[in-house]
Amino acid sequence: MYDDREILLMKTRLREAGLRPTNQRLALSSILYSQGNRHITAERLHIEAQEQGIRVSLATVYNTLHQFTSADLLREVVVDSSRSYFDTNMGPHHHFFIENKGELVDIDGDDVEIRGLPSAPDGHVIKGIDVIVRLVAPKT
Amino acid sequence: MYDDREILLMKTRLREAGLRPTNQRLALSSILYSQGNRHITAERLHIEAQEQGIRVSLATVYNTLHQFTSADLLREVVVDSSRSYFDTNMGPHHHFFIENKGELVDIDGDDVEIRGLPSAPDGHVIKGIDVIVRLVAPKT
DNA sequence: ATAGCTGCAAATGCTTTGCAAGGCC
DNA sequence: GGCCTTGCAAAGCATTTGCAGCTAT
Repeated sequence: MYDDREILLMKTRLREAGLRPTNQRLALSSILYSQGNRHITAERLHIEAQEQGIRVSLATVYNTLHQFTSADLLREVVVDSSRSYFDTNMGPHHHFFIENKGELVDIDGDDVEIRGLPSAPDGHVIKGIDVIVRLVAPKT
Repeated sequence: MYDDREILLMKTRLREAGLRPTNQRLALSSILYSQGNRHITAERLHIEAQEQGIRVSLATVYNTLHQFTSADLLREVVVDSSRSYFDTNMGPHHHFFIENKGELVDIDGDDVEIRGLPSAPDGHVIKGIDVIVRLVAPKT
């Protein structure tokens, strides 16, 4: 949970992004940003909010995730065709995706070097490079 | 369109995969494999089939795409959370994804080298490594 | 006051499924 | 003949949207 100082910080970040610091947005940011980097789906964020006694609708969770993504407070990671993951780590990095758990793990971007990529076709702008290492966890 | 020799070849490949070489499957393979490597969605494959006067239901297109994927005749590429792309190129390679066109372009895997990836967590098996270079095409 | 938010429920879009009829070996 | 396939329509699921009521400034 956020302490008072963090609430103020987040209020400022939201205002700077042109978003009103509503209770729902502050509560969701608390879940997102007060436990280190996270990879979370809309459904899971909704559940965690409920567990903390926060009343938010799933529609608002989706709205918030997209608004945060537009505001560069969050990024969307496409690894699974059936659900969207949102990542609070905005630095350059890549991912392990553990397919049988639906779990993402960060790979620090500073460690990784990609060589030999052809340049983008004429006029095209590179928006980003995603490296996804797909894993299967042991049966236990 | 397939010629007779190619039809026989595909019949064999299907049988080897434990799939009966039905008209629908042969027609869809013709669209998939007789024009070089392709990246295609279920919807587009369905449309192209109709255009060639082949009667196939969308459900059968989906079934076929998944059966071909299980049989290693096709691979699924996850780049867009709202639709699935299927890739006929089974060799090692990566992709440009042109976001404003929904279009995939192959990057030969032999040219690309990735250094510095940490090893997978204990016991985890690497199923594959995907590199996706996200592009935006010029407005023109 | 008023522009922006929220929640609800309905709608959407892609994908999957159940099942009866048809096709392949 | 018997099992595999197909097509249709219905169902499923994650996500989006419309809109009336509420809230921050």
